[in-house]
Amino acid sequence: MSETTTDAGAGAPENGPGQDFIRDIIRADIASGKHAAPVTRFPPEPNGYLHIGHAKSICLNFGVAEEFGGRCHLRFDDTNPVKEEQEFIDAIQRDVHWLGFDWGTHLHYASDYFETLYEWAEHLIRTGKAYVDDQSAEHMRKNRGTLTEAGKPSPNRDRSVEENLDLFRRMRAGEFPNGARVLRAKIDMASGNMNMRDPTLYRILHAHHPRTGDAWCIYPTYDYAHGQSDAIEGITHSLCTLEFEDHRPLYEWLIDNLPAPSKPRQYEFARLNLTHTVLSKRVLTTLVRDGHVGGWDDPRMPTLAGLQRRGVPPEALKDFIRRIGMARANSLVDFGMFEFSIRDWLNKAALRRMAVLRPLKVVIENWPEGELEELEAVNNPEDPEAGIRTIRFGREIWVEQDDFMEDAPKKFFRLTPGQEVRLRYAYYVTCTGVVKDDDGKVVELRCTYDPATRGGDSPDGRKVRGTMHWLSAADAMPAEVRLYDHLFAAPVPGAETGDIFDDLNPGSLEIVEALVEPALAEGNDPAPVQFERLGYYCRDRDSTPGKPVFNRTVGLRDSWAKIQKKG
RNA sequence: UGGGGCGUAGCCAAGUGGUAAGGCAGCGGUUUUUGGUACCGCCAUUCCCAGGUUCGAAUCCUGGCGCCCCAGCCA
Repeated sequence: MSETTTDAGAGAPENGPGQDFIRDIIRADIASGKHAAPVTRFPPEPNGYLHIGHAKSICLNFGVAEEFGGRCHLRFDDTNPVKEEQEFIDAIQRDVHWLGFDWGTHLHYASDYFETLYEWAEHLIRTGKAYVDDQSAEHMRKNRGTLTEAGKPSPNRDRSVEENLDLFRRMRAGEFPNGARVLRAKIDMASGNMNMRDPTLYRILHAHHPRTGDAWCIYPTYDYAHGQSDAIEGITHSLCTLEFEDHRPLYEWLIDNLPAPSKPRQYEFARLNLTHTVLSKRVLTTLVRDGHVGGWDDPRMPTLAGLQRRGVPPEALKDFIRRIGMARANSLVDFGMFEFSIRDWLNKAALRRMAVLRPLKVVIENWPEGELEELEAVNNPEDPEAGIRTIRFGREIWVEQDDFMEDAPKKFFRLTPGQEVRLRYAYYVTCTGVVKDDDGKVVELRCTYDPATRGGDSPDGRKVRGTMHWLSAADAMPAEVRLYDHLFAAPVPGAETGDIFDDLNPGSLEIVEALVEPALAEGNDPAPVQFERLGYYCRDRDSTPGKPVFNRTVGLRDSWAKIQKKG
């Protein structure tokens, strides 16, 4: 299925002639001969699942490598064993593949470089550029100064090379408890850039690492490990988000003061923010940990695993990323843009099927009892190759409750007493009567059909305004349909209680007992389908034989809702 | 006068001295056996503000204003 290559919206790039500033930089670097081709990397920390925000980085890094004939590495930034797990390492690889990208032989881990990193740290000590600090974390914080005041040098700042080396080796040997000492770079305690005030390079962490096990009890920090890993791998363009901008001087200082085999450059872009969607790993982790959702791949989660289960095609996500562009300005993208990309792709790709969410029985009074007729229905009007299927029509059928109104307004084109409508692919029918229960609730409709309109066309050329979906009662199969609103972590407008869960709208999850075409009750094909006039749905893995479960991926644009609003 | 970054339509976003691309949303229309899709049209005399340079400024200069990031032994 991943061989479907009719990229939605493929062709002209969505934004800009140059597309974006990063591609401009790479183009210039190639033109000047600085690099033959870009080497990039996607460097997640394996402490959670990937979400839509990561998709932006993935598409940028892998996309740019593809476009300019370079390569992109997948590198796990596994420098903090207390937060990292093998489950996340596996999930991240699955999700990047799901998006359609491949790192080939370049699967790397920062932990692969622990030994080199350690040797380079000793090099820094020997050249007088790093020292072991015994101050407590609190003491270090106090001495770091503030945003407007310079920091004070640590009392340990001028230790001898010999003493530093000895202490650092004993740190590695496990002689000290967590937090007892750190290795710091000796840069500038008065720098306006807080990252340059003697940043920590190594900390003591007696923790089990998912890959190196108990081999180490000191671990490099992000700042120390990241740039060096880039240099070791020959990364040319190290692309990250804006909040790391202040780290760039440190990134460069380290590479300049170490025997690094190459000199990568860091460039920053704005991270993705989406309306109605929280992309904070802290919040998402809490949602999972405390059981507010079924797991990282709960269909309400903005994770790639959740989107996948929700039926979002990877191509739609990539199309969305392409459309929003890449810039340095902070932005908040309207969720509607994402929905557009999903619909745009699904409209071309998804097969059409009939389903009725809230069934209302209709009896065709002039149709012979017990007789069924076969009719042809197209599988996808956007794609003739998708072919046709056979459906059956009979005396008793189901229609959508919303498609009937006893006292209908002028612009209501669906079923109402006396108004002729088309049952798609079947016949024109006219409502002749209504059956109600004791409470006055409509429980059944009586209609007559016009035998001359078989297939849905009238020989005399008369038109109907409404075309409805339906299911023959003889064939309809039960199904559970889950109607999700937005993603789970939707901030409540204006709320700010301090408790993240009070400030989050859990989103609506409505479960309805629906009816679907018989073919949908069989098999386990997760490919999204369009329930005619109802939106896009995909089969969930919770389905059991004979009782499919569907998640709503996204609804259709609904102009009837607009008409109603206007009155 | 701490450092760094960013301000182009309701939302994204091109444009880097030659007279404001494109997309989403919205509005109007055509087609339509999905109130879907597709298609057509409309939608910034102006680019945060104020001065200045220039024949010409969103682009250059000066001064303001606004927003974001940084004081983890997280990444």
